[in-house]
Amino acid sequence: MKSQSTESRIAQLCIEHGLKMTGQRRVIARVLSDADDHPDVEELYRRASALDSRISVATVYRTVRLLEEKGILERRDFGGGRARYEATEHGRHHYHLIDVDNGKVTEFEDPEHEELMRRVAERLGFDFVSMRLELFGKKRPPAPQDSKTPQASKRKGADS
Amino acid sequence: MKSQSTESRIAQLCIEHGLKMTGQRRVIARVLSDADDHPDVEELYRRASALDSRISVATVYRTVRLLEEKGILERRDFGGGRARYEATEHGRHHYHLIDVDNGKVTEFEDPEHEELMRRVAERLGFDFVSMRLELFGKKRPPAPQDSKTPQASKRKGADS
DNA sequence: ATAGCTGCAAACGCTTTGCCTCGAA
DNA sequence: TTCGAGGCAAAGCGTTTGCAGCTAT
Repeated sequence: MKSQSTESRIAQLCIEHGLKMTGQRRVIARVLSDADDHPDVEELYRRASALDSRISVATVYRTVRLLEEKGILERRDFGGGRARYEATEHGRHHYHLIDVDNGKVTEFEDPEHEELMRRVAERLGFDFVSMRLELFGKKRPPAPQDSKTPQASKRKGADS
Repeated sequence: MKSQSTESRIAQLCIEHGLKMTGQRRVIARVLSDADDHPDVEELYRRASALDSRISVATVYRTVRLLEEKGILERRDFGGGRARYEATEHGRHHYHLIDVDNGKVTEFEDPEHEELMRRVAERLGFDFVSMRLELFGKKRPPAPQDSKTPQASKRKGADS
């Protein structure tokens, strides 16, 4: 039975993975748990510093790296040179559509996709290991009137 | 009528784009024209230097950047920190499957794919601009029998 | 007590750039 | 002649790391 502690979701995972919970780590874990976008290290550092000023970028770098190795975090590369991070969502594979005008990220699912790629790899004589897919687009101005129901499954969109 | 000069294919394009054809540029253009893989700058520099030692890396960097802006070259990112380049093939869109064991790249086409992604973007309220897709796989040992018969339909595979 | 963390600053790997010379057009 | 191009070395940028001092456990 999991004790309903005061730890953030990711802090919990850190504990389960036997990581030492220092003050800095706890703060970074909280920031990550609260994030519903895809922050880069600089942004994580900014948010963490706001909660506790005694944190250095080096620690943020070391932490995201460690959490990625533990499978708690996933590193993304949307171009632009900086790595972006998001909490691992087991099972729920999703992809990203980046707005070329403002960098905002919209997630989307496409269950058939991986299966399709798996078959392509197969055909070429390879065992599928993983894939990377990013869509880049420009937001289309909403159609004239108000016709469509706003059902665009945009879960996360607060990226810079 | 295009004069059948001694210039390499890419050198031709440079001329058509009004670029000054210096010795260095001509050499780099030739290296790029002859390449049937996806070399990074270091590799291009190595190959170019072998043909003409008075070339600096800075020039290679400046040249690939310029050619990319002109649409003559396309930059790829297969992970690993370094940009890879290949000549633009108008019309023939293709994707890449990277062998996680040795980095070798196999190209493949998938005409339906872009259309599929175009529809996804559409559905999310975006106009499709571009996409990035990379497959990572491990070479599957050929069926039983014979130990190793290298017959995979790999057009380009000399990547490191 | 001690393995694991952290801060700081230096180092790193890839890429860009300032400056001044050179050469294609 | 002139403006683009090249060489060299320094700088830039995101990220990693060595070292020495802390701190959860």
